[in-house]
Amino acid sequence: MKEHVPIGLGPIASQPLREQVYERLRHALMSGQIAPGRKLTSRKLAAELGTSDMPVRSALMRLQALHALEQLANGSMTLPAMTRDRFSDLMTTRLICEPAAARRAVDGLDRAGLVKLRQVAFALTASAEDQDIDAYLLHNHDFKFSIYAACGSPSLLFLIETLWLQVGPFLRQFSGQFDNDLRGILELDYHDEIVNRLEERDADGAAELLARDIREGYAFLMTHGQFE
Amino acid sequence: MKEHVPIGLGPIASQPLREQVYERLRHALMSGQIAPGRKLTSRKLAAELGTSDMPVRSALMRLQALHALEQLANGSMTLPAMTRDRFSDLMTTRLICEPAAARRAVDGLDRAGLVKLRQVAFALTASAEDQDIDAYLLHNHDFKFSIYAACGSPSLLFLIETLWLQVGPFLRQFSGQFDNDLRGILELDYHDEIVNRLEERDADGAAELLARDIREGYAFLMTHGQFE
DNA sequence: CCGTCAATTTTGCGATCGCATAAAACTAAC
DNA sequence: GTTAGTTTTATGCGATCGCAAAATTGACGG
Repeated sequence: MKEHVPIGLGPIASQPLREQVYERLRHALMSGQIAPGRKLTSRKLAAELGTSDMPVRSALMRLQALHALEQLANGSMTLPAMTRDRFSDLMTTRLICEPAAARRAVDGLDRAGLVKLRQVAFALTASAEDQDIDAYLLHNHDFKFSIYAACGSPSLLFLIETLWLQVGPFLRQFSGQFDNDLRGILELDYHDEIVNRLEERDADGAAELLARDIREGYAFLMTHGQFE
Repeated sequence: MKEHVPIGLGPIASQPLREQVYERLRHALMSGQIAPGRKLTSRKLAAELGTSDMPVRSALMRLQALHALEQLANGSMTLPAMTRDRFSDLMTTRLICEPAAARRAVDGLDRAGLVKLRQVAFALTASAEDQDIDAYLLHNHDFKFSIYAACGSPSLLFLIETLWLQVGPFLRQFSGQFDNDLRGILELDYHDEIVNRLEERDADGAAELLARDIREGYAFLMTHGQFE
């Protein structure tokens, strides 16, 4: 039995449980399935997921380390409410990091990356026209991170991810409040223009347009969104 | 026994164990007590700290979530080696975040804050003259974060903290390699000048000087530091 | 002295237990 | 019906157990 001819199958992923739980929770957060202020108790979640509470504790603590969750005085985890101040602060920090990433992405995007960006930008506009908020948010995330991933800086990418982890959970509920009116968003759709700048390797132009995209989205939510 | 007249004592802190372990580990990391590539096993650490391995696991996972530690294929945690590429990347990201924080700190620093900054800057110079690396690193951290804490942006401050958590563990060993020669550092001591700019509320000047401080420290370590 | 294979120990990971406290539900008195 | 007090349940937290996989050690042969 010494000789074993490999068939060529890759190993089955089989991530540790706490990793799966983390991904599930992260997805639930980012897609707005968790109401702000809701208490997340490890035992309840564990029962829901069919595991013991240990992997859940791990996942919750990890999200807390990234400031996506907050710990109450008694140790329970909760999704902290989004105040105007906090939202404003996060947006300001986004304006520091994300345009900088876009600026550096002009050197990291190849032809294929630009093609994919165009496709996502198209899907993005289509989602807005279809009033499909979920698809819009998904494509928006995909669009931006396709750029950021090309900036060649793992550390900067990580920082941006933590910022999105804090803002993401609220976008969905914000959107749900102004009656699915995504038409206003179409007027400030810079995505195609951003791809143009990236293609021309106009770093400053791309960064400036991305900053405008963030700023106007921010202003839009500050006026139309309902905070608590 | 209905009436209980409070004596006015605050509650005893008594943080949860995993918090204490986290702080101990974080301090050990930031003060360079952990060699890069060293495997950190929860059971060994637990035995060292006199706890079970559960709080240690929590602390390790938390540090990993912040990219201060890395997980090997088998799940063990390790302090990842610092390569030139990674160091360069982290410094570039620092140059994005920290000058921006300094720029915003001019509005957040009051008279007392400036006085404290002057004192720390003085202690910083003195540490360099005394060739006291540990004191130098400590005061350097204190100096910078006194500024950043005044920037009024919790999210930006958090991002900078995660960056330092990744760079910090290596500064000590870098410093130990060029035979305690801190005199070279004295020639690029902008700290007093930075306080001047902050006092004059010259945001751009403060940001530029801080950027120079980071850049030159970076260049210094890239030439004199020994990477692996 | 070095490489190989087996035996042993270590280690990550998840489950379960126990304790103390916090939250909730219930009861009783007015 | 409301509130104060009591009981019950839920929950965070740490310890311990068990298992499987990995790492280490040790013996043995070249």
